[in-house]
Amino acid sequence: MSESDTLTLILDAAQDLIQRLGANAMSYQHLSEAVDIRKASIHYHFPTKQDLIEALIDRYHAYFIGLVDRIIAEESDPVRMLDRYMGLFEATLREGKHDKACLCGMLGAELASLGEDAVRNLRRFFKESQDRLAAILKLGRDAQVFRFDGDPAAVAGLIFAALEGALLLVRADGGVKRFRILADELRRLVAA
Amino acid sequence: MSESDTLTLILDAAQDLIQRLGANAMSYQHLSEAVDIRKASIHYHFPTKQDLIEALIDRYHAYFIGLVDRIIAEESDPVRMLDRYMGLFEATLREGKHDKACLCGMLGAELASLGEDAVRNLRRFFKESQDRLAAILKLGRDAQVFRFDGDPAAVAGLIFAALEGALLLVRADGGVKRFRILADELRRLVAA
DNA sequence: GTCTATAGCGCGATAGAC
DNA sequence: GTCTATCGCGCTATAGAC
Repeated sequence: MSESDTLTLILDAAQDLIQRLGANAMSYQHLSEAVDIRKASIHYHFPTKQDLIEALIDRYHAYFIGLVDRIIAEESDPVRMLDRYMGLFEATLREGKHDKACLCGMLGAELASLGEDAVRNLRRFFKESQDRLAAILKLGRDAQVFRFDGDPAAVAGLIFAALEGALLLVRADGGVKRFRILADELRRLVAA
Repeated sequence: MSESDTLTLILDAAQDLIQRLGANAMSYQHLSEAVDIRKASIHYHFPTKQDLIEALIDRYHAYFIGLVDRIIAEESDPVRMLDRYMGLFEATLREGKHDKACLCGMLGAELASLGEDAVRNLRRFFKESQDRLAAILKLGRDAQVFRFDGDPAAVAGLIFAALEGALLLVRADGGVKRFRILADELRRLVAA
């Protein structure tokens, strides 16, 4: 944890910039200032910007899905699972000095600027994140701690879109306080 | 309607580009090709890019809120109002050849790149859109065609975030078909 | 109101020394 | 693995002719 090799520092700086500003507003120049290294040196680690973005998506995917899987493994109560799942989004928003959106939510908005490999991996992130959420919802309904009609995947799609949308929108107004109100509504949505 | 003066053509082209690619990927060069005019001529109408973006937000705000107000005025059934409100988002997604996000949702993602005037007007758009939605929800609950607990504004915030998030996400996977599934879940969420 | 021409900068990327 | 130096391009924006 907290590796400080150059490659990791570049990834960290790039992720921070994209989550705040978007991929199209993130440049090698910004990175070189954040990491205190020359622009050309960044190209040694990531020949093209697409390479960098793809590496970022892969790392974020592994990190996020890993956290979700740990939540599912650690908790027995689906209500707690959902709380902690939503907590991951709130933690993203709060981490660092400025409000941050989800890396993949931001890249999803800028989808048309990405290469096809990046888009494919982005889709994978969205699918697996929603599949995990659907599994949690199904567990909870089977255990009768959640109540909702229809397909767990459809409800998961709604909750996921609301969480991603909220991260992008509350940065304009209301911040984390507003996010929490929204999360409360989501809890109510599936409450038994 | 359908004015074809240069200024309107520029606004139309800029809005299309931003809804598909984002503001940071939209350039005067792209606009000049879309409108078939020289780059410099665009600066006559909109001296800076910030001016153009502010004008776009103002126009979109007036257009969208105008449509919502018409829906509220024309319909007597809140269920129909909500259907048509969500229909505005679906229409945005479908209009033109490629899937489009909400102009303001996209700009919300790129918030940090915008000037403070643009941010203020963006906030106004979000607030008024959600206030109208909250009013529809309250009407429906009073008329007992909707059922939900708590503050209509909180539920409106959830629905609005889900709709904006959905527009951004379904472009990666599922498109309008997936949007409709999500809209169905939202209907169910408040159904009496 | 639109044009040509251009300034001035930041961008992604590469070559080659160390 | 990091550096200096540089290329070539696209960007926003301006000056001035028509």
